[in-house]
Amino acid sequence: MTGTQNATRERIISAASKLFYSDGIRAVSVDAVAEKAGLTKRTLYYHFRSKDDLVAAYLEARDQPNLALFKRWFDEAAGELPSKVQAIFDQLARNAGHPKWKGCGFLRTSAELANLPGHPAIKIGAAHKKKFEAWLRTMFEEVGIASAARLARQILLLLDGSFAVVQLHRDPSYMETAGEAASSLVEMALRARLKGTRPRSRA
Amino acid sequence: MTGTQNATRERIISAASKLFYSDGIRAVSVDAVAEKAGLTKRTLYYHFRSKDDLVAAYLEARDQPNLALFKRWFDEAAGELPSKVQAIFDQLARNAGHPKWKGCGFLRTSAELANLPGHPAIKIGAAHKKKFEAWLRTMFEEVGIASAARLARQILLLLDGSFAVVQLHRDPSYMETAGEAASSLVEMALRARLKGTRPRSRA
DNA sequence: TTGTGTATATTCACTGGTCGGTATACATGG
DNA sequence: CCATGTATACCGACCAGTGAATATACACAA
Repeated sequence: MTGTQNATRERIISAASKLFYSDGIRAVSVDAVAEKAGLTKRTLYYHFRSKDDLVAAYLEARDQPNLALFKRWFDEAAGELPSKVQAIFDQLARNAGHPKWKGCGFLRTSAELANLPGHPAIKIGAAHKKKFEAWLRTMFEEVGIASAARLARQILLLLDGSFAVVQLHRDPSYMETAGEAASSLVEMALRARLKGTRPRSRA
Repeated sequence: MTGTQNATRERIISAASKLFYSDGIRAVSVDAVAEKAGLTKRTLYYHFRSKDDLVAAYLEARDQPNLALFKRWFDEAAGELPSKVQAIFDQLARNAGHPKWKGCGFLRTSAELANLPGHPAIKIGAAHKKKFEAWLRTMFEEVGIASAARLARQILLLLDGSFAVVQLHRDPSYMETAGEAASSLVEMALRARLKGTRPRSRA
């Protein structure tokens, strides 16, 4: 076992990831990926059955690291729940300022391949967003928010909306606006919980 | 002056619109558009300088009708402001159920062409969203909401978020969730206005 | 009325180049 | 010798865009 197989595979995925994220799927040829990875197209086709497989691998490789990053931003943020949610948006706004930032790779891929509903990459993207939504829901359930599922969806909608809008306008300030909205919605849900569990008149 | 020029141009744009919206920009060849329009590619290139020009014309043709549709849904909806805003999302959810629905053409185009920041089609898409946001802001200003600009942005974020998420999951119920969130945010802004302009319990 | 010039509008056939994918051969380590 | 991995060279299909010719319609002069 030489062990080069996985290393080569990772090198190809790394090259594909940069190119696909930067330029889109159909705008990047397999030749370009192979060249960036420093090998021949034929070698690439030894490690991947097709370009579609390569695209799927590109998103698959981004799934867990992306989720981990969001969780880290949430965990390391100070303050109460609304602030911790807002922190995700604020951190994202910082990233969005970099010139190489091009929005959400999962959303952009699914938008580009919208005419291929069964494409494996789209399934991976959908699963990724579902995982994020589920994680949010558990965060809200942990503090006793009754409408945790609905609130998680609303935060997801604001997040993906800011991906799209910031990518279109190249203006990260939309991300902060989304964070404020998210914070407000979380706060409202918390107040509803307090009224429900500890019925007391507000002063 | 035969007047056929505009008619042919419109026919080309109509064919391009269907194909670009359904399948994406780079997945549709100029030959395919010409065939769908019932003429030769060379004729198409007589009316449009390049494929990029054709893409721009495709979005340009969708700009005003799209805005008018949103305004109509808003105007014709019953109830107070929150309900009228939510009506946009509800109507959109109905459309999103149709099999040919593929999200927002402006956002999908800008996502696909994200590596060409100066592309005319992207500018048209950005301007379209800005017009919608500006219209929302005036609607909120008319009723005296102080944070009209911020609220308009938040609604826009929810709307574009639901475009992206519903297109990914093929589940229009996200659109209704976004509508509820939008309605809540509008209602909060209205309450803030009432407290500010008509101090009920305070002097 | 008829002939001619001109701008508009359309077609066929083509170019240089790129695409995703492959046939085949060669290397190298176990 | 065989499985793994890499390279050269190639395929047919398709791509955006073009050259050259042609059809059509109208303006205007003879």
